[in-house]
Amino acid sequence: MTQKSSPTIDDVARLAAVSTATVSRCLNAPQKVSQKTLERVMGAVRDLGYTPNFAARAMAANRTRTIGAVIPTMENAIFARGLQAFQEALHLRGYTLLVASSAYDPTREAEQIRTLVGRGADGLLLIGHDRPDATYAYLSDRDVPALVSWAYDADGALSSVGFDNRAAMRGLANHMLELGHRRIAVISGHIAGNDRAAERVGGIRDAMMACGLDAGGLPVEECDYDIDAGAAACGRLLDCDPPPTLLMCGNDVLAVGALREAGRRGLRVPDDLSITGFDDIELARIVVPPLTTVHVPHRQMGGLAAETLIGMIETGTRPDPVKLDSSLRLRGSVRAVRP
Amino acid sequence: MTQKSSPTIDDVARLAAVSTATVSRCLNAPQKVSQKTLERVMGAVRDLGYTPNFAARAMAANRTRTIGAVIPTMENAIFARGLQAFQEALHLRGYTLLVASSAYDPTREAEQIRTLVGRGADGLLLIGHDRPDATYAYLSDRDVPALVSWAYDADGALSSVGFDNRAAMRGLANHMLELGHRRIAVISGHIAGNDRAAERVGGIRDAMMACGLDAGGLPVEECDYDIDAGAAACGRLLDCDPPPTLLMCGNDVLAVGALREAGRRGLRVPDDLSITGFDDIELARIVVPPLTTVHVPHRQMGGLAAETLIGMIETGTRPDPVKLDSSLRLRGSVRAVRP
DNA sequence: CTGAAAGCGCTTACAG
DNA sequence: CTGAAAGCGCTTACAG
Repeated sequence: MTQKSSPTIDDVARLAAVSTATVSRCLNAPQKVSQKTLERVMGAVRDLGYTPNFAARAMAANRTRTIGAVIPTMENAIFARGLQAFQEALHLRGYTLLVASSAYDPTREAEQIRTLVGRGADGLLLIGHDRPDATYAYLSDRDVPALVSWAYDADGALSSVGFDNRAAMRGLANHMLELGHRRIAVISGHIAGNDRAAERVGGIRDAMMACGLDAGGLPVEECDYDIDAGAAACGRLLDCDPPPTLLMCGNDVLAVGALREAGRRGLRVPDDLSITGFDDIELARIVVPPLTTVHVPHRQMGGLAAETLIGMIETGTRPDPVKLDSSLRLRGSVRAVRP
Repeated sequence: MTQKSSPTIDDVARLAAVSTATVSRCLNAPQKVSQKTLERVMGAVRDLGYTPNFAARAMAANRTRTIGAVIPTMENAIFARGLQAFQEALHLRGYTLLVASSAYDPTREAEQIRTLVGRGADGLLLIGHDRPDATYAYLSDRDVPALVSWAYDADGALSSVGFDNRAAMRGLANHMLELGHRRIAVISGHIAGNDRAAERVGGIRDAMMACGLDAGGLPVEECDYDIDAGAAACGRLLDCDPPPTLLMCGNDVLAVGALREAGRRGLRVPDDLSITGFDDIELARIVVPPLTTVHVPHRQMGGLAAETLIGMIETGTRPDPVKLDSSLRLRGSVRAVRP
């Protein structure tokens, strides 16, 4: 087997009768080259089917035009959707996406960050602000441009393109309080290491306190982000005496689980129990009754995060954080009660 | 600003008082080095916080331990789920995932393949077998290990780890015929460039023909893979006279769209209309009534594809294609009819 | 506008 | 088991 090796810049230079420096310029800074030379070189490139060797280029130029993203999991539709938009925007700018997942585990996130930086990522997209100091230290040590998304914090260690989870959930909770709900319980994803989850619960407490209610007594069940776990958590909360009239869930997936458990117990939603979600994934409009939830512009967020991160990489500056708007979607899973 | 550059292999060699060759061996083939030297070198690595430069390593070794995947879109839950499993399996073996998306467009797929190969991907995961000859020519030209998933074809140009879309849908169609359905219509994703979609429709025709029915007259509506498009296609098919008693959909997302449109028209499923899906995504069990569908082991497929592709890369061999099993999930969206 | 040459940071036969 | 040295294929000041 003859190992047919790809043509190199030397082959192109020879065929076009120029130096490799000129070939390199034709590819990277064509305006620095005369029209005539450019045509000759590009012809040689075409004839040979030349593609620059990525690793050599990366080593010489010290950049890869590759960006890494460490997300909790692609199996959650919100991350899949945002990541898809992120990748598309990256591609338009000539960047490629390297993907790793943390499974919501800070240790794994740190490990994956190292892997991606080791793989030469020019920049990193991370989810949320809550991670060990050591991870931040590593990032600043290595001087890797990194941007946080899915959360917004004007004072974060890293800049962010996201939305205010706390304010969003507070808005939803305010509305629920206005509808008369007082016996409220919460199903949340695990809060440790997850500022989005923590902020959402915090938003509910804010709203209760502003209303003069005792937020300290708010029942909160933490669980994994899947339908079965949401259903189980719902069961535990419904077993309380007296049971809640409203279940606020940390995301739509949990809310769907709650919906299922309520149905299994013969409770009618919203007549016997109101349920809210968060994210406004497709599922939210499909279930019966459709979920009242918070709409988050995931695709817009992914696209904007890409633009912002590329800006950081190419200009070396730290951008202002960007706060995107979320909005309420009021649907059939909620009704007013007389306290 | 002093550019604090990372430590290099030379720094490690100097600190440990060995050659760079020995440092390299400690990292890549520790069994070739004496215990004593190994300890000294690893100590130096630790003290300096040394990480090998990826690009240099890739150039010298001519491999990146990076694998590329070109999928239609991460927004479809089946790809997100399979890709997540693929990435996890890759990570366990020390490989990193590069992701690109084609949006079901063969031209875009070819472009993305070039990008990933240009980025130094050691191997490629592709979806389905249906793509232009030029793309296959490029792959064999470049001698890039590539594996097809989500489809199975013993005679494909590339080996595959997948399932038999045609047989799976034939099995479901057979069951529907046994239940007495004769007025059948199909909602499919676009068939051009998508062998999975084509095979699924083919499987329905197979079953009809084996039953002595006229498969040529089977109404098939092609549309995008989203709920709204599925609903619209459903509407067109229901306007036929006589309307179908059974709508077989190319995947669960389309089936959910059909379910919604049927509901909008006041039709009861399954009493007035039976509907089937394909994939068995979470959604299939959540909707009311839950969907009869074909269960596909997406996570298993992703994991096995990773193992297989790594095997191809590391041994240089072409593996036998692997056919995974799919199975029927009979749920409430279907009922028997008397023809 | 163009070229000669150094340098990027590793790996790997080859010798010993 | 270890080292000297070539080589991987580019980019980029520096000169002209």
